[in-house]
Amino acid sequence: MITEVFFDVETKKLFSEIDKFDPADLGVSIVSLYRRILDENYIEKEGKLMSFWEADFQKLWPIFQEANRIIGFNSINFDVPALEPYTNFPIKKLPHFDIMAKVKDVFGRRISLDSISKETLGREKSDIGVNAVLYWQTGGKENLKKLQRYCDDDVIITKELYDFVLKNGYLHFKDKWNTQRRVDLDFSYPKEKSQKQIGLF
DNA sequence: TTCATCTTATTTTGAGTGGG
DNA sequence: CCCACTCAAAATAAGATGAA
Repeated sequence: MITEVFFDVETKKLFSEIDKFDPADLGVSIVSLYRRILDENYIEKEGKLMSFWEADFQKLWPIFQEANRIIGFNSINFDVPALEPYTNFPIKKLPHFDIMAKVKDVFGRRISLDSISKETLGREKSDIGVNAVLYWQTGGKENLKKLQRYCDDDVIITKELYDFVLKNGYLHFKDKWNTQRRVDLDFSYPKEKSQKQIGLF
């Protein structure tokens, strides 16, 4: 039985509003996640999309801690450090899986979620990140609803992207010369370590 | 050896880019 | 906007060569 969590964090501030570059100083307004259970053949048996405002953040920790894989986009250098001040355990030590980092490893550059989503899934992000901050700072029921919808949407895109790569072994995006590029990736879990080769002779 | 010039390295700027 | 990182272009340096 395998548990996976896809998540996305929206912040309360922009980098321009804090002193030094540290996502931990941005504050987190909302966290959306999709948690799913896979069977031993990695088939999804059940999954659920959830959102958490700050008051409910403590409900996040067990979900994260039980996950076999925590998937995000630029999560290792953004979402995780942003969330870190709210935790009382080493969240960085959990099994994070950062799709942007994987693409960067192969292609050598950081590629936006929007670009990958457009070319791979044929689907654009529903909004842009800075608006998430604007919605939070403006406040009001409507804006908070938009904020949540945006965050949820990013989680879904992340999940669909991950599943696409799992199934097809590649993804597309447009580079800065606007030509379509393809990157081959393997998102499967590492095979059980073989002990056979150890200790011969 | 030294100067002038051409070729090849090295490095250092500069510009672009992702996340919210 | 901020930081870290990458690539390209420009600026420097380092050889290499030929001739006086």
